[in-house]
Amino acid sequence: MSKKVEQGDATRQRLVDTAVALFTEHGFAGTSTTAVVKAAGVTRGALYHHFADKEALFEAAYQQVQREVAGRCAAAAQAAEATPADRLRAGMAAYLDACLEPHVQRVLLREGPLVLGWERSVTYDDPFCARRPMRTGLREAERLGLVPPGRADALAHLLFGAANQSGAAIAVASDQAAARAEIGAAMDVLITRLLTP
Amino acid sequence: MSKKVEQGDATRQRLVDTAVALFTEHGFAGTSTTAVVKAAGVTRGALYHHFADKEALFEAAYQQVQREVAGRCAAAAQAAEATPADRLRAGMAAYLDACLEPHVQRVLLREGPLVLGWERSVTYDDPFCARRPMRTGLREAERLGLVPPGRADALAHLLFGAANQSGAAIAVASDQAAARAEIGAAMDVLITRLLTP
DNA sequence: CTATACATACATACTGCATGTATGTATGGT
DNA sequence: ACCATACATACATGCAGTATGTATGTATAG
Repeated sequence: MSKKVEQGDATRQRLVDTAVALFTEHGFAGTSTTAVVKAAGVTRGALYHHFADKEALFEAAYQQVQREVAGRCAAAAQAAEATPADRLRAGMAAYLDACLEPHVQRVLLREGPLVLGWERSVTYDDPFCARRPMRTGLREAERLGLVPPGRADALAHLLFGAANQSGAAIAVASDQAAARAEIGAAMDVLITRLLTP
Repeated sequence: MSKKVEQGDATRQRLVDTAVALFTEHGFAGTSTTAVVKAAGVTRGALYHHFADKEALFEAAYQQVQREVAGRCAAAAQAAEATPADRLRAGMAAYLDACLEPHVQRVLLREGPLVLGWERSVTYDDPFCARRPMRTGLREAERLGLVPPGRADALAHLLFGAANQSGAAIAVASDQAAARAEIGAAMDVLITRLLTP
């Protein structure tokens, strides 16, 4: 790794980190590229050297947040008890906790689907898709006969949607901790009843 | 009603209708005010006479779509059988059907929360809030002991989130009718199990 | 009943800002 | 020495919002 690409990578990373922060605070439309480069201590030339356009910069920020969340969810699910319902609840809890953080709320949940296209919020193709563990858990439950056959993937969509709405509800609550507890309890009820035929 | 305000109302309505169409096709950011007034056959002066800014125009378009959807959901729920589960399923079915329509997908589900603020997607304060029937149904179920006490409102959030994700999933599917059927069946499973203690 | 005073509904022109692009420059690698 | 990479600078374009102008309808006083 030469000194030059090292510097380039560092600049790129600084831009991405700055972008996450500014997009979190002011959103995509409310953040000018000038503001980003000023905060990052470079010029617009540097930005447009590393990224094709403003959207590409956002995508890099989005993926960084997504990787972070997906990792935490997968780890939580893997560390949980042996039953699918347990793993599902654990992964979901990790996801809800992530939804408490402003940068996850804004970049991943709010702006992401709109800026990058709605398709991103319903496909599982992304290598670091944050909700893959949910589908995995439901497919497992399907094999064990806990849910009607052939419904696992559609149910995963529903559970994931419920999780996202939870994030929004928690985010706007005056007492976020209380909201987190209430939504979490409701989510546990939902999962438990869903996986108990 | 004088001739003048009549004319004004007509112009305003033309702008709103045109806005719904253009926002549906190109989104909020992708639709310039110039494009709207050109399509509506007026000038930018007319637009800024009737609306404070571009966002106010969007809000008018948003509310028009919301009124339409909420009316259909409430009607479907009211026309359904007597049990809460039946009413919930009926209202949800009407909502999913509405989610098949492009203008509902784009204006209400996609752009709305971002342009008008995320809070709009989690509060029930809107007079024509499309998901009020869901909360009503769950509260009824709670009174009948079908769900654990004190969980109705949180569960309503979850169900509504599931519904929205359903809309997205249906929208991007290659075969929307098949997706609608699959998601609808999964939703029925979810509601049935949730309301069966 | 008509003339005047005013409000409403629109059109036009202008300003400032943001994006993207094109071009210039400096520096590390070979 | 030469070249590619990594940036900086200057510029063109387009859009949102505002300020100002104009015409037409409406109310009211004499």
